[in-house]
Amino acid sequence: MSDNDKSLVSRLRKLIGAGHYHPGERLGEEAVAEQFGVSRTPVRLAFRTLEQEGLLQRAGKRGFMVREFTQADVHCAVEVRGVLEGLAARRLAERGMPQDVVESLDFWIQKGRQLLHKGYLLETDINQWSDINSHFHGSIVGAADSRVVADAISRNNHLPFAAADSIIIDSEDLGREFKKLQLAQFHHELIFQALKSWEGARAEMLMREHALIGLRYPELLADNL
Amino acid sequence: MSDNDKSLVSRLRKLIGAGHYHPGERLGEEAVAEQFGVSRTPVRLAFRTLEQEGLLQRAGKRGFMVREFTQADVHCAVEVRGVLEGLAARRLAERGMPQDVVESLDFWIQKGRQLLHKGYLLETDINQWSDINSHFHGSIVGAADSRVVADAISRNNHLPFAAADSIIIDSEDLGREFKKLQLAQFHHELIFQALKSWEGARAEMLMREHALIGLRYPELLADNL
DNA sequence: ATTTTTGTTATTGGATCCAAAGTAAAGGCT
DNA sequence: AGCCTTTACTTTGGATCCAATAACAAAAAT
Repeated sequence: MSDNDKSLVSRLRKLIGAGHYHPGERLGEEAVAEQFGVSRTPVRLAFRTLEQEGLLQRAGKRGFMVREFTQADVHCAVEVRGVLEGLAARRLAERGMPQDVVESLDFWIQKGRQLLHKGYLLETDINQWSDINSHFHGSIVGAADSRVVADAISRNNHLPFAAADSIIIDSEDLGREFKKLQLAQFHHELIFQALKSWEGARAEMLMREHALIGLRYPELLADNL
Repeated sequence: MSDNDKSLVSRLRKLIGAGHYHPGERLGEEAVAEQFGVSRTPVRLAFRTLEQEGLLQRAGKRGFMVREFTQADVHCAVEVRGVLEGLAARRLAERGMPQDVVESLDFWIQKGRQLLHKGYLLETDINQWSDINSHFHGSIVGAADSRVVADAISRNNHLPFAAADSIIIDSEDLGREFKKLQLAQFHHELIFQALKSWEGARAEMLMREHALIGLRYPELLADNL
């Protein structure tokens, strides 16, 4: 139960994301198979999946290597998420929100308010926020009613640091993190408002801006807010 | 050489896209293996890839089934391409086009002009346009200088009818098709103009609108242009 | 007659084996 | 000594085999 019940792909995903393998490092099937105590077959299958997800890339004719991710790549992945979730939000606004979606979004916004109400942040709050956040985003994407869009987003989320709930947590400066989450919460409420009012373009733009919160805001938040 | 040199994935992709397998139909590894005259191993590998591409989906615990594509799915795939290529165009405009990209785009625009100059369309022109079109789009995406964005686009292009060069060709009405390509050519020139002038937002919007050309325009073009 | 249980079959997942292709290394030739 | 060739080894791709499991069918019991 310790680790073997998780699928090979997700285990490898985690290791690659955590930088356990050096970028550019060549991954041999045999080596990985031995490392995980399985045969080559499941490893070969997993490699194909990871390749499609963009975490591995072919190293000539000689198997796969770990894909290297620059800061620019992370930035792009976040921006891709922005335009895709923006598309989802616009679709939802234009077609109107079903009542249950309204209630669901409202619920997670209330949750967010409660979490931030006390005016500061504890380390234990991080996971809760992550949960709230991914439910909020998930509700919107799910309600956009398009598997194609949802799939595109979820594929993009496999890239390290691209997922909406992978907010960089700087435990050293919980004060700044609090400001960041406060702003994110505010974004959520604005987006909710736009969605309710059928304001497709506004919802889309807010969503796109919201995605950047983990990237460009740190410096600004330090002093301005 | 006839068919065996192409990879299994692309052959299956083509068959699925062509509707050779019924949507929802369960694909057995054994059956496909026999059909292509190979063993189960390469089929299993291919299925994982096709699953990531969104052409297959898991059928419970029992292998894979052919993903069903509704008209709405096609629409969404085109719209996803729109926002992604729009992002690419904006990036390119904001960072400025290198000289060789300017020349390349200019070249393919000239090619397009030449093709449409004679004022009507022949069946043999379709492939040429497809070539010109994919070079134009490819140049922009390539010049956007982001593997993450490029990968997201190319993954989306694996979906049937989502790729930029998969314009629906209605050989019955080459007159209307001519109008469509004429408009597409005009779009290309506008986009080029916007890119040259560093107009990021405009380039993005034009690109998004351009993507829809295969979807919503047929009816309008019949009478208005 | 319907439902549950049990046995059979079909199908996937994992391991191993063999062949093909590529890489590295060693040796020979100029 | 340097370069080319040949050889040995590493590594992937494909085929086959075995085990685990899920679907299917048949039979028995309520």
